[in-house]
Amino acid sequence: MGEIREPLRELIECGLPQALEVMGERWSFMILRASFNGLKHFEEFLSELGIARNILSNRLAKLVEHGILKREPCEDDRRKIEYRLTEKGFDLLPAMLALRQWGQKYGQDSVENPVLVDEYDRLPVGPVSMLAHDGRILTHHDLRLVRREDLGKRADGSMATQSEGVSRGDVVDLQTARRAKAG
Amino acid sequence: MGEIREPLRELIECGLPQALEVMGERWSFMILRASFNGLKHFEEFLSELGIARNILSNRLAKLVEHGILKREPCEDDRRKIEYRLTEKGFDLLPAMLALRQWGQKYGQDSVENPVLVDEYDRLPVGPVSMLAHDGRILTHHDLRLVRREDLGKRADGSMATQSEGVSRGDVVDLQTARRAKAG
DNA sequence: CGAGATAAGTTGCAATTAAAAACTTAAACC
DNA sequence: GGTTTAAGTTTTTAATTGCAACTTATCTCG
Repeated sequence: MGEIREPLRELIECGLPQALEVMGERWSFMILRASFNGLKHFEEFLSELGIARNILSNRLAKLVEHGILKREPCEDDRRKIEYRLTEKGFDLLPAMLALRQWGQKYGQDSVENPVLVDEYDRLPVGPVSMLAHDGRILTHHDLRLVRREDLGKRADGSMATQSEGVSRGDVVDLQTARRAKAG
Repeated sequence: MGEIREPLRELIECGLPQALEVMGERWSFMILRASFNGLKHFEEFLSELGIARNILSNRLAKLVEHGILKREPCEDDRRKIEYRLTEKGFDLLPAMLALRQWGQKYGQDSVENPVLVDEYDRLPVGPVSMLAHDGRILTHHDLRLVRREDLGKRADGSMATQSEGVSRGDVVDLQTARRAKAG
């Protein structure tokens, strides 16, 4: 990872500061998890999380403002408000799960129950992974930063392309095949 | 995701609070990114991140304490200290990258340069993904919480096993095959 | 209908945490 | 030997968090 580095000053260049603007605040991820667990109402979050009232109010407002949760009054009881995850909110799941798996890996081991599974076969999900364009799982050893104009240029001078070799399409096929087989 | 939910009170059950203990603090992820970008010294972090001296000092100490960075005096200049990522630190990369890709997806679009690529073919990495035990990419629609004793029990009563169907091993084979082909 | 409970907030005030700036210590450089 | 650099600490000030009490609208029950 030596030679090239990102312009760390120009925050605009990187999605991380943008993400942290909302999710970097205390409680944001905990609220997200609660939301994913099906909690919908203010008083539910309050009692389940043990967060302060005003902070919860503030955080929910901010999450709604950023389009992670949507806030809508309940039809059957107009005192109640429903906070529900949006697609944008669900898109934070890989980040949350990765963080969580990391905490699980290095924290004191406790048998998790309930377990997060793939609905299809109800077997535990694997680790959240970094993938190459063709679906290979990458480790940090495989990563590198290159200038945009050097994309695809290999050390040996040969040129890689998206279409070459195993493509993401194959992975999708794999999925379809898998479903067909057991379905 | 309706019926079953995690015991949100018992924080011990979930890796998330554990992870957030360190990474939930402001600047932690930014320092991690800087570290991943090859920054090693106090004054480098200081000038690149625009963080306050005392906070940086405190955060670095905490990251070291949690085994995410290791702190070692420089041989050639004994004023200098090197802060470098440990394996545990590198293991946070999926979480950081997921967060970052999310920020990128929903923030104002800017062409990132340099680009994070797979060293092997120098093509941009794909999105960080949640995977099933067999390597299928999962969306939030595929996820479900089940009681530990119900693992593998499908709705139709049939029983899924780890060995059945496409296994993670196949994915590894895919990777090896891929390398062999173009190498 | 009216009293009391419930839901989702707000407000004010104390405690904790972050930020900015100046100070410290030790090693390097010239 | 004086100056600069690196990595901190300390002190002071500003912002954030958390707690407890208060508010407003709605619902439930007799």
